[in-house]
Amino acid sequence: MPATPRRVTQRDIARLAGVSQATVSLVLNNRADADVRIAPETRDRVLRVIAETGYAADPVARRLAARFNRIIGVFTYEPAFPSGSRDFFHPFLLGIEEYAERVGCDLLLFTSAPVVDGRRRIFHQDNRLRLADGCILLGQEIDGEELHRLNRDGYPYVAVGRRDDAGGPVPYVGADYATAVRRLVEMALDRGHRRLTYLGMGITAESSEDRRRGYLAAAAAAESARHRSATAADAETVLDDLLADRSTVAFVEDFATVVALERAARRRGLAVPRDLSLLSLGDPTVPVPTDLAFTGFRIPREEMGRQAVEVLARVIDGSASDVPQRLLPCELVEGDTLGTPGQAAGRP
Amino acid sequence: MPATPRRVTQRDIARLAGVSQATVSLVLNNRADADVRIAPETRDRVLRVIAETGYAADPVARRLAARFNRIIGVFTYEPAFPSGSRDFFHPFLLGIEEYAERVGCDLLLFTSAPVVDGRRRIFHQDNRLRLADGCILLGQEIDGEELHRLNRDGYPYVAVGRRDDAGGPVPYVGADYATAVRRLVEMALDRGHRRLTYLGMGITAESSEDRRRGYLAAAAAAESARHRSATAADAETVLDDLLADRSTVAFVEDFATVVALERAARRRGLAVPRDLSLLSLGDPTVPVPTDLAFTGFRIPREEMGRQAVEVLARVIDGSASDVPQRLLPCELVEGDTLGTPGQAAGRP
DNA sequence: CGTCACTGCTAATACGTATTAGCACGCCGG
DNA sequence: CCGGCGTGCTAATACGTATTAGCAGTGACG
Repeated sequence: MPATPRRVTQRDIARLAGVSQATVSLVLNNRADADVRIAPETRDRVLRVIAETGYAADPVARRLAARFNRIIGVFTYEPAFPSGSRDFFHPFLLGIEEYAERVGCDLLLFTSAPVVDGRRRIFHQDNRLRLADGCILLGQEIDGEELHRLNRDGYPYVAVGRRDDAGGPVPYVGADYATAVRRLVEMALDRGHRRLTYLGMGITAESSEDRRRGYLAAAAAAESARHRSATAADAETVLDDLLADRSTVAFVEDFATVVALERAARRRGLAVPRDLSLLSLGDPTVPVPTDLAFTGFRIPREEMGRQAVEVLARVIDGSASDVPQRLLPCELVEGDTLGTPGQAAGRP
Repeated sequence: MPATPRRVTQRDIARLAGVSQATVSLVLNNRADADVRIAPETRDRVLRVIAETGYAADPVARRLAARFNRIIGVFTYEPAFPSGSRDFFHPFLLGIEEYAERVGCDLLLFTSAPVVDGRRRIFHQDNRLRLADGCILLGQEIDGEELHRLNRDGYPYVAVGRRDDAGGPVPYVGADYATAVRRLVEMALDRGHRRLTYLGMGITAESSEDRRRGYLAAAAAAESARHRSATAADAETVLDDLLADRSTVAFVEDFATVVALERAARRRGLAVPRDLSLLSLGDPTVPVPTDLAFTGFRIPREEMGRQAVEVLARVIDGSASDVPQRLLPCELVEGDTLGTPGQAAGRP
């Protein structure tokens, strides 16, 4: 492999066309301001040479001079393409890619970020954030200190998912979990449920907090509204607990857990929703085989991705008046797992 | 949003540490050659200032000066994150990301490339290829002219999947379809099959050509070895055709088609592999529901992605002696759809 | 005391583009 | 013939980093 032949530059074009490098740049950028004029024949000559040589501007040099790149960074706190085939990031990326394509931006995945304590770090030696004009942050839990630093540095970014303040408000495009969960609770109350249990994932992410907040706000009207954490592996003991408490409906944050619960119930001869209603608080992020349509809501992941790019573009070009924060509504899914309490009593 | 405060540069560090910008650069790059020496105390002073200010080198400027970016471009001829979870690219991207992370490179997805005639184009005005040190090309069919141009420009790239010459040999990491198909044909012949049919996808991609070549090479020993194209929608007429020809085994390129064929056979009271053997020439690229384990082979997509990055890295740093071309073996899958011909005759 | 080698640093320049101040020229009006 | 103005372009510079030639200072050695 021979040393890369030096690429064609504006200087080369200039020499061939008998003009200055500046003129080439002016022609390329179609400048026609009052104080910049190029004779049509000169312009044509330059354009002809450009076409002949197949010249293409070096985006790196362009960025250094112009301060903009048309590159949008994407930082994921976990690998962007996990091996589990159905993955958490995919719908977001889909939306991000779609909108990036629309606005003519390339996407830079920060795969070079080193992993410390099982999590990628944005900031490290030889930090490369500035390669992009701005950055989209993806991940369930985002490090507060890193957000602080981003804010301090004035680096343009948008988080996907609502974030608490971190040395100032954090720009985000999130999903309105609180409202969605509140609606589900109200639906359950409407159907006559009085003893509720919320089964969280036991993590401290804002997304979890918002769901819980929505639950607590609406569940005040219930006779009993408990709250505990649960995983799929716990299914058996959790089910014991639900029965002991005479809860008639459970709001389950994690999809795998709700599937495991239903299966555990079936094994004991209990039917969903006849004997127990199960609501899912978000669609699956890992592939869990089930043929049951769970009642719950859908997270507008794709749309979140799209809007994140849109918002970021405005942060970058400075047209965002203040810190943009958007919450998108979650669509309720009418499944088959919400019934009325005491349905079982009717037919013993 | 206030105007971005000017970022900290080496000049700032230099001023604060009372040295020159060059010294800062030398310290940063840990230069300790014979002809470059920095006193330990000076080095420490500079490093201290760097730590205090949180300075991070501008990767754009670095690239302009150093000619390398540690950015690997990824060009996909279709959107990288397709919506019908039909994700052809995913396993490749997974391998690419994994290896990129390992070698400390970021990944640039060329989403800005415009779509003309339903296909993205690498070359267009304001072509941004040079942002990356090199590029990985993904897509079943890759435009020959664009490969020509890449070769001519001396741009470092690697195609995923074997490619025919295009104004010179094309660097690639592909799958050895020819050998895999040949093995399957030999297996079928061993089991006593004598009348074979190959069902292709009717596209001109190299991957298709290689499968067909492997088939033709090994099928010479058969009594009848036909070749035609078929899609899932054709299943019924294709089945008629197979029966009329008394073919006992079909080699099916497209996974959806093989699934449709089996279903069509079942509808007619025929069993696979008792009455007809069906071999799949590659794992699914679209999710097709089936509970049958097809005999065939698996394409090492993830490994292809990994090795593509590895090879590209060597092309970029010039350590690839000649044009690298690798074919990875496909793992044979022992499924339940290859039987012996005339199995049915035994029990009418 | 001149020469030489060695140390530790800096000045200068390159990378390729974008921008801006301003030059040279021709033309017109007075 | 001079001032003024519009036209069409160029020279110079900035962007932030990497590299290299070479300078000043010091000590050793003949």
